[in-house]
Amino acid sequence: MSLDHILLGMLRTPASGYDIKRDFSEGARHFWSAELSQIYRALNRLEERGWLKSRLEPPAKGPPRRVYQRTAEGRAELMRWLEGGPKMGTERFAYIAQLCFMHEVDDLEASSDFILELRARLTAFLALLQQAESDAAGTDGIRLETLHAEDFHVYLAVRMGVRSLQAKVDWCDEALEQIERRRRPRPVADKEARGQTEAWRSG
Amino acid sequence: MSLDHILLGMLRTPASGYDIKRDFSEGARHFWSAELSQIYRALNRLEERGWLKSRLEPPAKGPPRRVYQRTAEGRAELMRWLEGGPKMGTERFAYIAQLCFMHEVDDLEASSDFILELRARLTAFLALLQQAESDAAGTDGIRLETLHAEDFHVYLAVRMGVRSLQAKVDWCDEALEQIERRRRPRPVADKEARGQTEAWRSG
DNA sequence: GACAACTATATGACTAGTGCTATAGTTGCC
DNA sequence: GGCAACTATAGCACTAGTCATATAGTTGTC
Repeated sequence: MSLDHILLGMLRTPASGYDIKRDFSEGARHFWSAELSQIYRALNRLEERGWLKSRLEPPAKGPPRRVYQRTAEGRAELMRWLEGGPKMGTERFAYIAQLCFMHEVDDLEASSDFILELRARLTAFLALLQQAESDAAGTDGIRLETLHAEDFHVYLAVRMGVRSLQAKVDWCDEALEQIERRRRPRPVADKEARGQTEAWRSG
Repeated sequence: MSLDHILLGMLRTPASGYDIKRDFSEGARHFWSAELSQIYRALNRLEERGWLKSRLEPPAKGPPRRVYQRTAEGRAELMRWLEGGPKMGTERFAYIAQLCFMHEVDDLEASSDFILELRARLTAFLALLQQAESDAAGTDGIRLETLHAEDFHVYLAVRMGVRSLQAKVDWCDEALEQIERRRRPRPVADKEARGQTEAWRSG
């Protein structure tokens, strides 16, 4: 299961379930997410299997925390996962399905409103990711060669998100333009226009 | 649920569960998929709710087919779904997570092999989608204005897939290049190189 | 006529993930 | 002191989706 292996990847250094949820809500948001209820169950399961170990941390502030960290066997399992090649499960995009059925509304304004709304949400997310991108690479002229291996790979991952989202925003602009072209009262056809021009010149 | 509404969208014209599965394996593959077991159960559920009606079709060839078609209430429900704005559930990309943890392999060749494999699979899928794109728009100079509303919206959806996939392939190339740059023995630093050049000129 | 491949529907067991709720300690504010 | 907001863990019911399997008619082929 992917979540299990992602937890193994994250728990090279100790963290609590709550910490992990925070990661999914922030840094890892563009490629994965999970609810607390799912995270805690996964942590228990992985500890039972011997892939994680945990200890209660003395709560300097707040309620007691159980922090988890992966074991040698956990690391070995992570390596097996990484060696298995890219895991490309079926991706589901409900909004593309919605777009396909928009023709039934029989009013192109519905489609363009839909795409405008989509664009707004994509753009908002893109802004967050671009911030993460500059955080990862340094704002002033990228010096990727100087990054540590871990930061470099995180940069690559964020960069993938940025490019993919940017492509979708660009698509929105293209689609809006094409919809406008369909909506506009058709400009005079080529042949007629040429004919008129000739008439005016000769008149 | 998205699958339910996608079925309502598809079943403007009658189709069997088997037909729908074929759609998910072909045309709709880039934004949704479902197994037969899930499809048949959804069809039963939707008929119970009154959003679909079905009839047994005389089997001209092969075993008896039950074909489904949406009712007026089904169409109304579809419209409600479309009016609710873009449904953007959490997207999960396990391979991006894998990439983040690749730094632990401590050998950049693992990362570049991983990305090469990813690129190959993305490219294969992109080729299929590009075929669908030309099928939808006509191979010879696109005349989107002349398409029927339905074909136009399908074209837009396919086009989104193409652009998004193309962006990911481009990212692969960029990432491979950046990995190469880290792997290469560092070229002489800027300042030294300039110094050498000046020395050569003045010599 | 045996057998494989395809079309077609359906069920049961399972995995993955969400939403809601309960519990409880801590911090800060009015 | 009360109350809201935050940190932290956990269980329950539910939805969504997969995998394996059963059943059965049709087509083509050796």
